[in-house]
Amino acid sequence: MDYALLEAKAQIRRQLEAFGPELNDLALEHPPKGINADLAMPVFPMAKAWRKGPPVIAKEIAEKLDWPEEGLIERAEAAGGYVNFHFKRERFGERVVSDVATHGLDYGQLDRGRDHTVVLDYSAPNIAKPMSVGHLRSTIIGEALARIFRKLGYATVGINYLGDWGTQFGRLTYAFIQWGDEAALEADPIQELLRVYVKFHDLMEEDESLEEQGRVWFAKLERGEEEALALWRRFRDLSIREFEKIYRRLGVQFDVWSGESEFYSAMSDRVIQEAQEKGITANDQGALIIPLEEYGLSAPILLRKSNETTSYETRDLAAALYRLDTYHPAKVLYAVGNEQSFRFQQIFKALELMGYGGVEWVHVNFGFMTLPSGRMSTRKGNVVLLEDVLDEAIERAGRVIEEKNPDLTPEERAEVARVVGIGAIKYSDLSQSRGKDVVFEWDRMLAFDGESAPYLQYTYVRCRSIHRRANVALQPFDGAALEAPEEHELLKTLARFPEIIEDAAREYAPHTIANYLFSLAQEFQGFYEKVPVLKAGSEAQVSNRLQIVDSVATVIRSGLDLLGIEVPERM
RNA sequence: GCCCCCUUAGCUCAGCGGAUAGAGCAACUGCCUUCUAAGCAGUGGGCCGCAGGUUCGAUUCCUGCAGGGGGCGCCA
Repeated sequence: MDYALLEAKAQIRRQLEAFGPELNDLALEHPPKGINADLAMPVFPMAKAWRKGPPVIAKEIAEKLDWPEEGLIERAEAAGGYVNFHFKRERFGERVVSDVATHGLDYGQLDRGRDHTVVLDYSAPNIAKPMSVGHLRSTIIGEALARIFRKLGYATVGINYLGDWGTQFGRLTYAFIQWGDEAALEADPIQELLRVYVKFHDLMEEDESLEEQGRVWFAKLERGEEEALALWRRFRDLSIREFEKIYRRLGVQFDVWSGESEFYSAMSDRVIQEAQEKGITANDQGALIIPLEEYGLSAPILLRKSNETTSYETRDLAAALYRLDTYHPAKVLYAVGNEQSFRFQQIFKALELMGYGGVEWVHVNFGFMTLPSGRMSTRKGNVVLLEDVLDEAIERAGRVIEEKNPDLTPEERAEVARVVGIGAIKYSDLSQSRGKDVVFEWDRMLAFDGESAPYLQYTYVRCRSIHRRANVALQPFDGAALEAPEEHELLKTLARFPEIIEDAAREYAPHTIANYLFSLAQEFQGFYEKVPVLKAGSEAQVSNRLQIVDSVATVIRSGLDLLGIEVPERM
């Protein structure tokens, strides 16, 4: 699979071989706007070895290079310390259009990951609690990364690792037995579970014995006592049913639903046993730990608490080993917030000490989401529910559609509102780099203008609209009929899509794709204003431009698909 | 005290070793009898937190400092 740009770069590299391997490390860059060139190579690093000034070196290289007639490169020239390359526009354009046309929505697919598996751990909500907007980031970033890695030929395993075990569920079980209401649990399970959990916490502030009750009931769970376990099982099942509704609306899918509860017994015993065999454990105040001070980590991993129950770290280690055994992954990614970075340092170090350092363990971290009023807390009630955000987005989108395009049928409108509303939410999160904290604001998350999903979707819709109105038979793409500079620029941008996907995967950064699509869309909108398609000067131009328009539509659609965002045909 | 993330235009953010630092929003000015104005064109707006260092070259890499956020064993 050699796409136009990869091929062009390979051709340049081949010519550079005339200078021996010395030039291999020089980068081939995309020159900034305003520079008249298609690719550029800075030669400054050669100055010392060659004992010449960069402009002289650039000139020597440019002059010695020789471009085969059948290649994609027209010529090279020196410009200061750069060698600038120019494509044979006709042939390059033909290649790009044919790349996109032959691969369709699979354009950009590469086989970088053949025979490799990536395990992705994302979303991971806690059962018995409503999902808030806070869960959006992990869910959406994880889903996007899974799609990106799949596009590069990796097998992926998306795991929803539920927070379904721990002392808190001892508390919840006890609380429900004390104050729970069956009918309410049936009607709105998460609401009812939250109610008794909040009550437990409120009372716990005055009554310290409750904390002990929580521990006692968790111990019952870990010992497998039926009364506790049956209740817990119901809580879990009911929660999953609620979560599934939201995932369906978000278009998020998992290959595996798992959870901490699967890893507290036999699997945990194995972790403890292996760690002991490796001689990396110690006893401390009745608990079994893995000391990590000598690796610069200020706290140890707690393998077994003094009351004999397991800790979440043990369960995480057990889950990690299970994933190795089951999927044999090259990488295991955890899409989890910054606030847990210390914990992942501990876990990855422990895995290394246990002899499992051969796998790439990656904490795909992201910033904290807060409300303008401060931290979210489900228990304290200052929280924005994910469900409400989805509803609001769709409703707002519906209002805009009614205003902008009243011709749509009610059914169309509802569907477009869904696609646009959900898209806007996802894009607002996926378009910025992961690391930064975000403050949730309705108007920002649900923006429909400027850099937003609706802008990209609208660009797609415009492409499709032209396509629908064209009732001419396409002729083979005719490079000789390329005329407007915008055409060439657009073709170059389209040609970058495959490498953008690789960048996104390498950095675990979906926003790379979002930003690329936005700049492609912007370029297209400029083209749309300036360059007539259906009313172009010649039949060859109409045909060419239609094919460029179709290519833009394909790349936008397939790029948005990588982000888990759908496109409407009209809006 | 130690560790992690962040600091670029009024606001929200791209750019993360290369050629004059870019968008979106907000403000102002234009553009719908040509392919959907959720659009386009234009104007104004920047000690790229501060100080050192590495480099031919630093917004980008390293060190220190300041500010914001998060975390630091029986919660996850």
